[in-house]
Amino acid sequence: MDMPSPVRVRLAPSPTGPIHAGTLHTGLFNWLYARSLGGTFVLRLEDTDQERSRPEWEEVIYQEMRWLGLDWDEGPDIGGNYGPYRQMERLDTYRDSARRLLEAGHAYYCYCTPEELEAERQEAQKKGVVYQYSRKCRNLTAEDRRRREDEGRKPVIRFRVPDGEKVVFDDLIRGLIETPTDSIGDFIIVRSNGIPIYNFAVVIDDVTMKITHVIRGEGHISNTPQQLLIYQALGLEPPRLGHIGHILGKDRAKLSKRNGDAYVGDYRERGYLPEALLNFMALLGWTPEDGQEFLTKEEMIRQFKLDRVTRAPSVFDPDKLDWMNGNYIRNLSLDELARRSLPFLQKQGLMTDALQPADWDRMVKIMATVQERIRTLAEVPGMTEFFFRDELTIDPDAAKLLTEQSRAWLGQVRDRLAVVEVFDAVQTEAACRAFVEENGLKAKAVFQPIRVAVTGRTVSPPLFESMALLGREKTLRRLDSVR
RNA sequence: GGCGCCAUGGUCUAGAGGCCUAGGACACCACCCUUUCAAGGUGGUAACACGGGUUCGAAUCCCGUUGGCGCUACCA
Repeated sequence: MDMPSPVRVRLAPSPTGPIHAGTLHTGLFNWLYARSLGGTFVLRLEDTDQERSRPEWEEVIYQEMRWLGLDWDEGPDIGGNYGPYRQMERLDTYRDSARRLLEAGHAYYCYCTPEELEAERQEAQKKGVVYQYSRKCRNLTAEDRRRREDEGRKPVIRFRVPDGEKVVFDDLIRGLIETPTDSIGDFIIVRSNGIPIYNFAVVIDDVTMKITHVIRGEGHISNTPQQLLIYQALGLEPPRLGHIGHILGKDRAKLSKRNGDAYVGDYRERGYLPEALLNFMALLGWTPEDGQEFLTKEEMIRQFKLDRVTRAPSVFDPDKLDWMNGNYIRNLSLDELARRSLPFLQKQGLMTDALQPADWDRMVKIMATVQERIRTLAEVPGMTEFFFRDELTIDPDAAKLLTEQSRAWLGQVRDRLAVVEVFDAVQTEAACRAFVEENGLKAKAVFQPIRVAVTGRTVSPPLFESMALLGREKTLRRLDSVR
């Protein structure tokens, strides 16, 4: 038996909305890292933004994570030895650490109001100077403080940033990164309402949860010096830090609703398979040693190495996701494809919950006609609609093919189909081809009108398979109805 | 503006000084297959941002420039 790995990583989303593609990306990398090393994957909720955090988003986060198959070992819902796992339930812990910083002189109370701070900023702006907090409250006497308290002011707690130093850390995937402390102002660690600010809470959480490796988006690189300063002031050993590249939209800006789709739930609703989405996401900023493009989760885990993670941000290419999803769909068994398509058909009212075994059999056969033509499950209803509806609405453009001439042909084809012995793809095709040949026509000239009459469209699954599945009665009725 | 990160075709990337006439994949184009659309097959267009170094030799190392992005909040 191997010793359990001491590696502990975490994903710390904010329950302020549906889970974002970027969150999925860092979550996946953390998960892969933990799973590849037999470590622990912790889920923590950063809900200190009381304005935007909503409890209902929590459940959405769990659902999406489960849909993707990213399981966690500790979290708000399942507990663990280092809880609680919601920041708002950890206020006491932050308070203790804040007190220690205050007592050691690494932090101080600041009574400046948001308005006063805004005025400072305006002033700096006007002078064209770089703004940094004025440090006005850095050396307040007990008397000063009491006077402000009497005015009813509620203080924030600020970190006292040392002058003329350098904060250095060795990024797991970028190497040495150093920042002069002079470029950092005295930042707030606890709000006037007593709730900590992200940069402070994250340090306390990572330490108390014994997180060993922090893998997060590159946006956090510039937060790191502040966090390191806090570790230092508290005399704590920081975890190893690694920053992965962001995922960008087509316009090279951060992925959002404007430039592509942002939420995991959107992908599910648009018919992407979780395994395809995961595979695609894994290849954004990482390549396995052997360069393989299609990987199961197990293969990703086996091959995942932090030193093969790239530094540059990457643009999310929806076309490639579509291609990959199409590949995954083609590799599904027909039964599985039917099972996964069902919700999409139900949503369009094409199928009901109450499925008879016979319906299922037919459903599976229908799947066979579309499997290699779709890239997402959301395309299933549109492509198979004609199988399910009694009344067929013919696409206006397609209807143009129903000329007087082609209608005449359809009538004759209809009569031939009426007497076919077995109404299967082979015999219906033979009957139609016989008609074409005997009359010296082009197959396409006759088949397309038939397709329009039977499916309502110029583009459809294979014609004769479709007719066979539709059955003689319905097929003939459709041919009749366009005459 | 300050600080920081990044930089190979349109996109994801391989490449860790000579194996590079820069490889693969998506997309795109052409052809083949074909009753439509796909799928599949074959072929093709297309990149080391720029400028200096270092070196016998640089996509790979160093510096600068340019560009993109991030932080600079009582958001995370």
